[in-house]
Amino acid sequence: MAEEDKTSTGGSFSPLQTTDLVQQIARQIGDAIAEGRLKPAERLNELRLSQEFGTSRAPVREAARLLESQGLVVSSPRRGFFVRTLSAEDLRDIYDLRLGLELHAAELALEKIGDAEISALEEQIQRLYQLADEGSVEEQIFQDFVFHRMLCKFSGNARILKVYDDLATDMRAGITLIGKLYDDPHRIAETHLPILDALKARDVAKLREALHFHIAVARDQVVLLFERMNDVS
Amino acid sequence: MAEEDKTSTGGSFSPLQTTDLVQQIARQIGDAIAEGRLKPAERLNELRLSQEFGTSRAPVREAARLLESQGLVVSSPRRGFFVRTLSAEDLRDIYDLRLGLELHAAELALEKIGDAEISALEEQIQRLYQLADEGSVEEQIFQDFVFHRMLCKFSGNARILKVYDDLATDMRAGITLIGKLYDDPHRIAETHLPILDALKARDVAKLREALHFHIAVARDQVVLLFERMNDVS
DNA sequence: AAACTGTCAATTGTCGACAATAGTCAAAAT
DNA sequence: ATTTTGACTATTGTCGACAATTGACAGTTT
Repeated sequence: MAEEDKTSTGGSFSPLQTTDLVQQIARQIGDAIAEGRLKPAERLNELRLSQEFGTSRAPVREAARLLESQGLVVSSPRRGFFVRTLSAEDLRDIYDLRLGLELHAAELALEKIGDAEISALEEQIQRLYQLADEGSVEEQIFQDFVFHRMLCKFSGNARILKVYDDLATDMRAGITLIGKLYDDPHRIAETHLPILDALKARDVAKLREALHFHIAVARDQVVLLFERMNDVS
Repeated sequence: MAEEDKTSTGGSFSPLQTTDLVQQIARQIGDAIAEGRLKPAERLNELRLSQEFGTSRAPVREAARLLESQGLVVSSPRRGFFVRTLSAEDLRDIYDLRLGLELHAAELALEKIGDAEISALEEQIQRLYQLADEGSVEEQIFQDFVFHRMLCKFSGNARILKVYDDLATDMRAGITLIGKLYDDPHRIAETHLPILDALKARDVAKLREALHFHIAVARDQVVLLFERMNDVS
């Protein structure tokens, strides 16, 4: 997507990164939300944040606006910015959208991927197994996201990838909220195999079925755990 | 989606709307982009805009940030904000995403809509016919968007609706760019009927097929016209 | 005691200012 | 003639300041 006008004339130097304060701040706040360091409904105190970042309030506010239309924070006039709250319904919506998105992405990908891409996916599944062996649950969750992101990327549709990335942040936040309660890591790795098989076989129906199962299970589990968590508290 | 904490205590007064400068500015700029009043790659001159709005630059910049993560404008450090350019590829991506989104939305909707919703859709198609008779092409395009938005809304998934709205802005911008070259208005109205029929019959396969056809045709037409336009200029 | 009212500190929304940078245009050099 | 250099201007990125508003708390009334 839009590789922009690199003013580079083909020389051997790489452009030094422009600091871009706002983007940096937005990423940090976004990560903090995804990782649960900023909790739902928590208010973003502009002054405090700006002091932590060592800047003035202006870039912090702009970063907050960025996150706002991404849905990560909501603004209430004269009251400020708040970390958006996640309800079980929200999570269901998020996973349902992801389901539709990935079904479509995979279908598109099926038509254009070659051996290289399939190998990459296979490697990624290997990684999931490896992490299951090592017991690195956190890292496995992250690499799971990477797998599905690859699928979206292989659709060749930049817009789909962008929506996936937005969703991923929310899913991460949801999982973080729930805590590390999760399925058996080996089973998680395994459930990716049917997807790969269907891709290899170029079988659309099987692919849809495998993905549908995979994501619906994740959805139901996350929603269930989330509801249970809320009932307790 | 988070109806927020209305401080209203159930009295008979409705809360007066807080001006919310930033949102207002963002909407105006967004509309200007969708309507082609701000052309692709055009620079957003902050000073000029702030003067037009009668404000300072701060709220304009925040509005631009809002639009940025929505993808409507891009920011280049130290160079400012620019209206994003649309390539034929971008448009194809947009319509392909819309296709996947709406297929899924419709499938979800199928499970939960009742007679009231179906009637509403039927009415909307009536409106399309009426506008075709009147020759109101512009308005028909808009009401076409409304029809598909209803479909997304009936999915009951707020997140899907949000993505659709984002896409709609881009599609509008694309159509505006192309100009009013378009299909026969009556045919456009007609192609909505199979969708309605499938919904009435609660037939998922037919529904998918009808939608797929409908949207794919729109996609191919828009992309074709867009490419043709670019070749000429 | 409960509800209401007035006061006050904390925080936001917005502004104008200023340094740093990018683009422009003409003059100089090759 | 094309390219390079060097000022100059327009514009951005960021800051600190200030008025307006909110939420909290205490005092007052019923």
